[in-house]
Amino acid sequence: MTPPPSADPSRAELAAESWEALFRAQSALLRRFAADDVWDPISLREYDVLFTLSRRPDRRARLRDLNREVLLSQPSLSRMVERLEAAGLVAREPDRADGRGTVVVLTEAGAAMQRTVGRRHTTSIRRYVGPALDDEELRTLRRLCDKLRLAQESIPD
Amino acid sequence: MTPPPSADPSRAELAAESWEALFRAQSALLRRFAADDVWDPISLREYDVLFTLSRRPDRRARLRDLNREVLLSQPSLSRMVERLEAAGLVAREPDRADGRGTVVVLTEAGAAMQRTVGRRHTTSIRRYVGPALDDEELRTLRRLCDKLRLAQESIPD
DNA sequence: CCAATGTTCATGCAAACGCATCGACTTTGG
DNA sequence: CCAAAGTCGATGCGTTTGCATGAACATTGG
Repeated sequence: MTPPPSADPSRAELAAESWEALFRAQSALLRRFAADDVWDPISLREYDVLFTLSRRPDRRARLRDLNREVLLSQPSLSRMVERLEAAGLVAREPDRADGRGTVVVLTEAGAAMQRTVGRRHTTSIRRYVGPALDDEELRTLRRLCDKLRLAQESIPD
Repeated sequence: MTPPPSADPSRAELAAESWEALFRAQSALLRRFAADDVWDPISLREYDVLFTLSRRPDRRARLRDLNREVLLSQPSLSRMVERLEAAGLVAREPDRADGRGTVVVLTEAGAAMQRTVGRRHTTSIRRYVGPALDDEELRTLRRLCDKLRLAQESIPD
């Protein structure tokens, strides 16, 4: 009479539906942001890299560590950093603690770019996310998404 | 003494933090799915197209309507459908009601592919989403994400 | 101590992407 | 009714991406 808890099909469906809702909400918002030209003159992925660096102590990170946070293959990130360096937004230096490593540092111009695009980004978020959910719902959404993401660290490969 | 409600900076921050949490949770999970080779032999975006078609009546949709649901530029979707047709997963036909339109139809092979990949996808979701949140949290997450997405329809450009 | 293994980043290359644009068709307004 | 404007999908083209691989360095185990 009681269904087995770990193989409960309705629970699998529930998880799938929740993921699908998350995925579609994200797509819908990214489309909105793109329509607002939020990212110009850089791309979303480039902004993600600049943003990630801006939150690091000393605004710097190993390429490998950056790659753990950004959804991009290692070669793609390597070339993107190359382009960002050519644009003067980041600098690369060898890692003195590990001869294999490359440290990526946000330049002042890169930090300024992150702030400029970040402000536009925030304006769009206020516009498209703000009216959709009240404060309590926003806090709940943030809490559940953080919980979902952080739980990944304790789930084996 | 009372801050203006529409320009409340803490609310803008809250919305930004919620969006960031959503974005990062999605990235973390997509990375997990990729590591499991969930999508093979098609890509996530291709699966998204097959999945979207599979949920439509008659498993068919105008290219333009597909493009509204998938996060992809119109030319990219056009070429992807071209490739999917070459692979035998979809078929294209002219729209008899509108001479400009192209209707994309999921073939039997395409539906089978969607089911096969969908099952792997569901397995991964159960593995990575299931343990992270309980039933109540899953329902709440789904509700908030749906609300966020659906609210976009009533927010002007 | 050093040979074997693992890790980190860069590069060659083909595939896929977005932007700009075009031709074909539809809709609108006088 | 037709000219003007709008919509839909395809294609040329430069850019970006991922996969496979290589070179340099670090770590491990005997």
